[in-house]
Amino acid sequence: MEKGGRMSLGGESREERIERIYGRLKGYYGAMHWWPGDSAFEIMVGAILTQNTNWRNVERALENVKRENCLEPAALWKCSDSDIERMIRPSGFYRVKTRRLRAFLGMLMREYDGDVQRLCDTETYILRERLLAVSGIGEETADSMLLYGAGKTIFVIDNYTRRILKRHGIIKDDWSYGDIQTLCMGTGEQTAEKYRDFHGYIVMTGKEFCRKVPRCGGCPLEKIP
DNA sequence: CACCAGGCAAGTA
DNA sequence: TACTTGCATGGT
Repeated sequence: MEKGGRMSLGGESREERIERIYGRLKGYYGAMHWWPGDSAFEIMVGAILTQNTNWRNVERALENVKRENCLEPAALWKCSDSDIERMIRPSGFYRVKTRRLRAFLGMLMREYDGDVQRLCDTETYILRERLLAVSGIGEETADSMLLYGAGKTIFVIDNYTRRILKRHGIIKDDWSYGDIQTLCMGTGEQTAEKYRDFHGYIVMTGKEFCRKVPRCGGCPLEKIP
């Protein structure tokens, strides 16, 4: 089955089905305030800290960094590795994450002189490439930074997105991150607000229902083909 | 006790 | 290219 094609003759396209999923989730959850944070920088740091990690633990780490007044580029850049490790320890993987934060900060300093606003003003796909060039920032982390931090109109694909779309027969295993992202951004309202909510809905749904017994019981998507 | 959580890079074959 | 493994804390 071609990635751009219709599921069956006369049936809905993949894009149309995803629009209905979005509509259903929006009706179920309403307005979503996903990814809290007082600044773009806080969200970008959080995006690295939350890699394969429970959000509650990320909050503890961010509280520590805030308490020591290091939640801004210049201040965090001046910290020693051992200080950063100590502050972010609750978020787990604290040594690799310190290395990743340092790599991100290095890019921010070199390319933007530590000015987050300038970074956020960069054209979306130029900035995306720069983020992806940082060791420790992959596609999901980069897109989270772009969407929730920089306010760019881009959709974040995560494991829940894959699982849900796969379970609904909309995608298969061999679809790449970019394939799924192109699909999800292919129709309907294309705004950052929508993409922020939609990704939040997907994670909420995944956490709440994907592992439930009986399978998917009570999920707002359970009767969506 | 096992298993999971808002991933990614490096190593192996 | 396609797997596998290391990274680590805190909750259930």
